[in-house]
Order: sequence, then structure tokens, then C-alpha cells
Amino acid sequence: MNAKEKRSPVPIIPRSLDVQAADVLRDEILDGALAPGSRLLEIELSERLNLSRGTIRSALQQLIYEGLVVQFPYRGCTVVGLTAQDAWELYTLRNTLEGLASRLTAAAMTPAKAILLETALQDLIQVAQADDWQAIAHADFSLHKTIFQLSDHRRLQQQYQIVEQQIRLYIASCNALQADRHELVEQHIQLVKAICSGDTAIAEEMAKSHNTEGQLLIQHLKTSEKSLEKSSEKF
Amino acid sequence: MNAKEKRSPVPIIPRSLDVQAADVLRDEILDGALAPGSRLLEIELSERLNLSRGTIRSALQQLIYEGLVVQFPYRGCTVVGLTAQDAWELYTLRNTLEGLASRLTAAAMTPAKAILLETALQDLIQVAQADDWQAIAHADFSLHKTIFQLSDHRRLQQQYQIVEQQIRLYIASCNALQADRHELVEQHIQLVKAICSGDTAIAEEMAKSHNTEGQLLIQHLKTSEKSLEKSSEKF
DNA sequence: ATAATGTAAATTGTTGACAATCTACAATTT
DNA sequence: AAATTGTAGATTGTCAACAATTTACATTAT
Repeated sequence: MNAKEKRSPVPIIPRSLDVQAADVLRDEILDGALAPGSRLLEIELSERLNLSRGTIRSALQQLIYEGLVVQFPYRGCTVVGLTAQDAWELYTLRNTLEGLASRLTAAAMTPAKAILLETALQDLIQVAQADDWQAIAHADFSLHKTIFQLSDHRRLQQQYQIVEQQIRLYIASCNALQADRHELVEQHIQLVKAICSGDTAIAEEMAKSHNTEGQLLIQHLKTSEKSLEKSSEKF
Repeated sequence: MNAKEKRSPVPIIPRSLDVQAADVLRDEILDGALAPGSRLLEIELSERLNLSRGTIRSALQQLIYEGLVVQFPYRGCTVVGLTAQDAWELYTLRNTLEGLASRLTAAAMTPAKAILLETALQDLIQVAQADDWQAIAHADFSLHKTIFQLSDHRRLQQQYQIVEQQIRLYIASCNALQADRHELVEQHIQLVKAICSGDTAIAEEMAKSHNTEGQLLIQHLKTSEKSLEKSSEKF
């Protein structure tokens, strides 16, 4: 070992078991392997992952804070079932956060950042030529994530991460993927252009009014017809 | 017992011990009883609160997610020490979130909501006549919280709650309370007026550009002079 | 003396066992 | 028969002991 390198260049994963368990469960929830409403038995999970119940418990707590799991005292945990109201909350929140991220990124623009954005945009354009919605969604999320990363705002990134996960879960559970690919691509082109040009006001406005209108209209219809159901008594 | 009442009117506190422990520690952190940088020994806390280490551990995890405590693997937890960069993140995030909350509240205005806002505003005006900054800050936070509650957006409220706590911690640790009481009151009057009149665009803009300029200038000065220090190597 | 090495104490990470609570179903009462 | 009560099983909440890792300090080598 050379003493000159104070820390190993690759910081090695100090991920404790509970974090790893949370990662596994998170993936399973977002993959749909654990469907919304599924009961999450601590004993069952601990046997399946070969971990103690305490460790599983800690993992579940993380997912509760991420909004992917809901807990009822002495009754256990289930995968969250997102309603149309939840979808409305998620999209309004995301657009607002993305408005800030777009403004900040536009305000501190550099050529290097512009390249990253352009690359992500080209990926989306490329993928959007085919009809693979899974791939389109991936490229879409990837571009959005890039914008947030470039904003250099730790809390904003964290917050978006949580919102994005829930949106992905909602999309997966409702098959609610918007229709017009051309419109989608066009909006993203305009957004990236505004950000790269450093125009903070337009960039923010573009992000805030981003897409989602199509989705939102659908959601609102569902909301009005489902407004009578009680969700808290369900369990 | 009468069978007609399906649930007890007062839902009784189902607060488990770890949640209660988190509440106690949160209060102590925000009170300043546990100063930023303080080491949080699990054994010490478990003896002081008469709880097991596992329960304390769960409480600490909550506070980590709230951003009040930071954890280093196998090295323990400390109360977070917020930097000027953190303050910048908190204020930009808060203003953005409050912009959304103001817009939503303005968009769904009712006389009953207007009364709540006016009441909170009058409290602030009343308190601002004296020089008690503790009381002013309390009324200030109270008014902001009212706006978020009226927005009827669960995730937005949750998010604000976390941001507010960290701002309170920052203010307490830096004694960074702005100066001009008159300006403060005037801004809040205008904001409430815009919200109550249902003017969504102005309400949002008022909230986004809210105050904090004075604070931000101070913070930026600190940022530039402290930009050389490394904070992650500290521990 | 300085730097490297090795051990002991302290602290965190993990586990398995015990207590409290809920759910389902049978027994009892009106 | 319907509603209430009581008991058994399952599940979650809490605790105390064990294992892994870090830190501090003494020892040794250069």
C-alpha cells in the first residue's frame, strides 16, 4: 500500500445490509415484482433475503420515507397504491422542482454542461423514433435527471429522486404513458435549448409548463369519478 | 361502548417509542440543547431516554432523513452543521416550494381560507411591533405553514416541514436573523393580499422572490470566504 | 525522534428472543 | 339468529447479547 493515497480512489461501497436490502426491495417495487397493495411480511422478507427481521425493518423504514411503502401500526407494511390525487401532487411538485433546476442550470451554463444536456437530448430523440415506450421513458427520465444533477443543488436532487421514483411507480401501475411522441420530443428540444442558451426565465417557464398536460387531463377525469372513495379505511 | 362510533373521535396516539424518541431529540436539536456537531452516542441516548439502542437507532434514522443528523458508517451520528451553501439551498428550495403553495392556495380560494390567512398575518403584524425576534420568527413560520396547509398538497407540506426545520436550525446556529421588520411585514401583507385575491401569477411571483435577499447577500459573502474549507474531512 | 505496527477499549452493525397488539374464529349470551 | 365475549395464532414492537469496525495508545523498528 502506498501511503500517498489518503483514501482509495474508488471509495468502496460501505453499504450496510439494511441499505442493500432497501435497494433490492426498491427495485422489486419499481419493477412491479411487488405490486401496489402487496403485503410486506417482515418474516417472509427476512427469510427470502437471509437477513434478520431488524435489518429488514430498517430497510422498510427507508422505503417508507421514500414514499414507496406505507405502514400501519401493529398491522404491517404494504406497497403504496398511488391515486389520481397522488399523481396530481407528483406532477405539480415535479414541474415546480424542475423549474428551479432549469433556472439554476441555465444561470450557470458552461460548454461542458451543454454537451451533457445535448447528449441526453440526442439519446431521447434517437429512441423516440421507435415505439418502445419503456426505452422512451428511460431516456426521458435520464434527461430530467441530468438537468437536476447540473443544477448543483443537493437537496433539489434528493427531492427529485424521490418524486421520480413515485412517478415511475404510478406509471407502471396505471400504464399511464402519454401518447404524442413528437410533441414530447419537441418540448424537450425547446427546454434544452432554453437552458443551454442561459435564458433563466424561459428555461424555468418551459420546465414548469412541461408536458404532462395530456396526462393531467386524464388524471383529473379519474379524480372526479373516484372522489367518493375512501382510501384510508381500505386496510 | 357505543357501536355507532366506528372509530374513536380522538384517534388516540399510536406513536411508537422510536417516534417519540425522535420527537424528543428533534426538539433538543432545534432548541440548541444539542448543538451542531455534537456527537450522538447511541448508548448515552438510550440510557438518558430509558430505551434500548435499537429504538434509539430507529429514531436517529428518522432524523437523518429529515436532514438534522448526519451519519458516518461505523463512526456514529452528529447533529448536522449547516454551511452557507446549505443555507442557499434551503432558501432557494423554500421559495420555490412556497411559490407553488401560494399559487395553489390562491387558485382555490374561499372566505374561510382567507380568514385563516388574515388571522396569521395580523398575528405577525402585532408581534412585529416589538423587538422580540423569537416571537417574530414564530409568527413568520406560522404564517408560512398556514399557506402550505391551505394548498391541500400533502407532499408539498411534508417537504416544507423538512426545509423549515433545517432553516430554523440554521438561524439558531448562525443568529442570522434579518434586520428590517417593516420590510418583512410589508412583504407578507402583499403576499397574503395576492393569495386572497386569487391572483395565482402574482401570488406565486411574490412568494418566489420573497424576502431573504438580505439574508442571501450575507450568506454569499460567507460562502466566498469559506469556499476553501473542506467540510467532509472534518470528522 | 519519527514512522509503522499491533493490541485494547469503545462504538456501531446485526442478530435472535421476548412482549404487545391485532386478526380470525369458536363459544356464550340475549 | 345476532351480537358479544373469549381464546389461539400470527405479526409487529422492543429489548439485550454478539460480531464487525474504528479509534486511541503503547510498542517496536528505522
